[in-house]
Amino acid sequence: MRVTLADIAKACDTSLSTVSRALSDPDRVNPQTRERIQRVAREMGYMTNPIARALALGRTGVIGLIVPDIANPFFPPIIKAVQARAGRKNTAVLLADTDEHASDELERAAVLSKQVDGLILVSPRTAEERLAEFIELSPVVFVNRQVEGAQSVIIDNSDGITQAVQHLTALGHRRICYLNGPRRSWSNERRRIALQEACTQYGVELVEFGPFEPQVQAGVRAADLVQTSGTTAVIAYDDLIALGLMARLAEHRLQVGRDVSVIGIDDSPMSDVAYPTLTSIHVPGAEAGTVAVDLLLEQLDDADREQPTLVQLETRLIIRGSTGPAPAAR
Amino acid sequence: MRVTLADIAKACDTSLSTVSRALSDPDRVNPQTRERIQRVAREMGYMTNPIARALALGRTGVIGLIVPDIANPFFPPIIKAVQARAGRKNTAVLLADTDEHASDELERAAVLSKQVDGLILVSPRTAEERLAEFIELSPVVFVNRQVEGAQSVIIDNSDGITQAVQHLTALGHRRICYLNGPRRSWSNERRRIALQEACTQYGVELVEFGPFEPQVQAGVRAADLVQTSGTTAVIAYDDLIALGLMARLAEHRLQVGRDVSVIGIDDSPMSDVAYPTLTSIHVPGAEAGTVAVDLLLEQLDDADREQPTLVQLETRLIIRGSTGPAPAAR
DNA sequence: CTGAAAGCGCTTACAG
DNA sequence: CTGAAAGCGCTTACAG
Repeated sequence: MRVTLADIAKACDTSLSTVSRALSDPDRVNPQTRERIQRVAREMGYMTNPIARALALGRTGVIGLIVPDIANPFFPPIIKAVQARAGRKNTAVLLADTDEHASDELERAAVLSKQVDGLILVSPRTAEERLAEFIELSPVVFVNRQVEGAQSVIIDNSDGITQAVQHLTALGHRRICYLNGPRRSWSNERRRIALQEACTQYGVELVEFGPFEPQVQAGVRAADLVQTSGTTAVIAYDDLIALGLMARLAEHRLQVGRDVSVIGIDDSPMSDVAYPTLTSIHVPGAEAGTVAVDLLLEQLDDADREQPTLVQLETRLIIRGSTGPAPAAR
Repeated sequence: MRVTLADIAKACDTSLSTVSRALSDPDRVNPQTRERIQRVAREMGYMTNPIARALALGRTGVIGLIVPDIANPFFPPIIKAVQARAGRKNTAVLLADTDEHASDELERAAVLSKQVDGLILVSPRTAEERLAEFIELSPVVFVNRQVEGAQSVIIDNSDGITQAVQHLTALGHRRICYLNGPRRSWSNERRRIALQEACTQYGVELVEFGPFEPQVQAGVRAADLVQTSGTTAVIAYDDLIALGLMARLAEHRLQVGRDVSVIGIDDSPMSDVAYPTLTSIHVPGAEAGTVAVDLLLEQLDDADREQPTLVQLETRLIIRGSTGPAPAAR
């Protein structure tokens, strides 16, 4: 049977209260008895029951993490960072994958909220007007989406995107194409706007296609549009779409990096393995995860200071083999 | 404030016990009061407190899932399947990523075991002789590793590997190379043995290199060994190693699928996107996850019937562009 | 069918 | 510094 505080109290011939204190608030108990209790507890293999603790304390030591799709390489670094940071602070992570179903997010959050102290929502797909409902549910930090009146950690794509346009311009591209991400995606909207601004600034013509789901297959589908678009370079909503596109272009015997230039976003591990390697905008996912945990835990510790913080992280272009000089004529 | 059973009892002018039953064991309460209680509960927005429920019941409705590395594409399908299956049975999933640190597994399991009803351990790296300790800790199902006296869901690579050797033989390869996975990896051992048997059977010479970590970079490192080995085809421990290998060979201007054939294992999404596309052995990760949940939940429901089941899933070769006829001379 | 009561294992004012 | 007691929100024998 599992060892409880009562067992230890009996073994030490003292009260349950003292045992509890010796273990969780050691300063408030006489050094000698404290030592003895701690030793006995260790010997008996005692481990505190987090459920009972949570009920008494009203705090579980668990945070919930909701992501749209763990199979999308954008998310694992975030998830790992969240786990690592939370772990260091003795809190566990309950992970939920919504499979890109926007409508599931609120429901999952509602269920989770009962068993966690707070939530981290990464790239939520939920419509703008319902986002406030998460805030009612539980303390929450949004990652990769800016939410009015809430803590948000967002990734500012404008630097990376500006660098990308600059890079393409330097290579002689004058007409480029953007493959939109999911309809109503907040980050797609941000990326589009940053791109439009950069293109205006650099006098580059912009053509858009999409929306596309953040999946390789979507990129494959996009390839034909790209080929007939009269553009010489493509920026995709993310690396998956870019990789799918590249695969399809290769099938059509187009040489990426020479006939067409392709830029992805996320700088996922596959960027290095694709052939040619994929020029991509690096997005600091791990940092975002770490910051989100800190923000959430702070928020839990002092409910008063609820000033909604906005943390912005920056992006930068990583140049690889998929971009090259614009073909002279097209 | 959160609504509790007591609140509802007051509102319905009945006892807490009745409210509890109306909600969790409806048959045992008078239809009329039952309806009324359920309606009021809904109106008040009641949601049962899983923590309190867990303490009373001694069961949390949460299972723990421990994986070595969520960024490795082998795991997401398993994780998703586990979540989906568990979700359908009203149980949440607490995920832990050990970052490939074998020594962390037991500790994480010990901590988790206090807040979950059972554990699923995927591809545990823990040494054979300590595996039994998990069983002491909590009900457990092992995935991708066979453990004496425990429930295991394993993936039998021999079909896929035999098919791979058969395929290579048909293409004229007579001398092939295997890139070993991590040292002391159970599945690497199984793959090696299956491969050795198949090679013997088909009269193919086998050269081995490694161990390698299941990462792209390891494959890059392996490339030079492969090039000087005098083999015409390579089977890698997993797709990541295969992809790294291919990338490096491409840099060296070797054409994969013509100069060298490469086969991966896992059939990860990247297999389709690599150039050339990667011939790979499909491993039923999702099925394994689903079965593992079923096994665990059954085990929780009747503690008696603890006959350790072994479920074996099969693999098959998916032929793509990275394999082709052996070069005539080498 | 319903209610009062004990219990799950902990924490923490409140007295002493 | 220590102990008895109440309380966290639920479930479930046990009576009635």
